[in-house]
Amino acid sequence: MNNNQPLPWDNKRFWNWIAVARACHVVKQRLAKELAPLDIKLPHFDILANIYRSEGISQQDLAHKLLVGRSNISMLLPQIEKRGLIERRPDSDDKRVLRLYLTDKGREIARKGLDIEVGLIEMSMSTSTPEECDLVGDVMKRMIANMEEPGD
Amino acid sequence: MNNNQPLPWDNKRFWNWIAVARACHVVKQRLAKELAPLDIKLPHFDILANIYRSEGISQQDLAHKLLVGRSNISMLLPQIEKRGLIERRPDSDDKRVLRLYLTDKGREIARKGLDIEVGLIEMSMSTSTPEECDLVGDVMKRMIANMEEPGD
DNA sequence: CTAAAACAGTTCAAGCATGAACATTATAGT
DNA sequence: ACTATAATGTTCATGCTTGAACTGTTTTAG
Repeated sequence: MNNNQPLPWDNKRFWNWIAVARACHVVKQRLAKELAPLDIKLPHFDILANIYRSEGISQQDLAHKLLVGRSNISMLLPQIEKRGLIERRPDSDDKRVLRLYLTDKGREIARKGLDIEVGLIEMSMSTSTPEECDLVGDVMKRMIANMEEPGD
Repeated sequence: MNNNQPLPWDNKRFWNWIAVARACHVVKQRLAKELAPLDIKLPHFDILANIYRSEGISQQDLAHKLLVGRSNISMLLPQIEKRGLIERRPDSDDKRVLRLYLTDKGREIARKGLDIEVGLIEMSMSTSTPEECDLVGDVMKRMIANMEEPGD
């Protein structure tokens, strides 16, 4: 054990990353609270929002977009379906795949939730210039690219 | 329902934020994988890393730093304690509080895990300049500040 | 044309996270 | 000193997330 290695506490990139993780956490917690009046939880809302943007998406693709496992989607969808917010219709060409559609009720909740989410983001980023925000986005996209597993 | 409101898909800040959330998710998943050889899960490691930096911290303060509930800490600590990675010693002044300390074994795992984490962060941020990374950190800190609840 | 491989979705058991209700100890106000 | 309030940590029920094992369908190879 080498105890003379540089400590993370002296590393600026480390702290900048911690700030990112904390911001992420805080925004999610706050968004969850603000969605409460719509009687929708964050995981359910994330699904609705993605179907709203990509109506007819398959469960597989939805899981990929949300960066979660297929099983996760498979467990959550029946709940949302029972609430009458989405419909699952089998693909006509490929009997394996189910395609996802919003009901009117689901679309309304997705719409209202997205307005809340966008409002929150705009508010939290209001003290940064558009150029700064764009730079943040660029750095994040580069990070994601650098994070691809060698074997992927 | 007004369907003519601006869509989030046209909002640059929205997409920049999505990039932040995705980066966060990806880095966490990758870190979890790289910690596997140390036989430690991410939640346990986060706890060890924080005690490493703040030996003698109370459970309450630890929960606050990690942005989680006290009950969460209360459920995880006994597992880590049983593995012999930490010790809980009652405060001498205040019989309510338990103070947390690493064992040698716990310190070694924390140290190795932190090296892995820092390596990962440096790698992922290697394609951005230090100035860019600092700006990201600044924007995130501003976001966190803007996110404080009015009633907090 | 058939066997093997790949793919979409499901189920299950295990672990993590949360908030509410609780026990114990400290602190304040009278 | 004595009661009320607040703080620290625990327990419990609930819900989310994951990975592995499974079913059924499609594609590929021989």
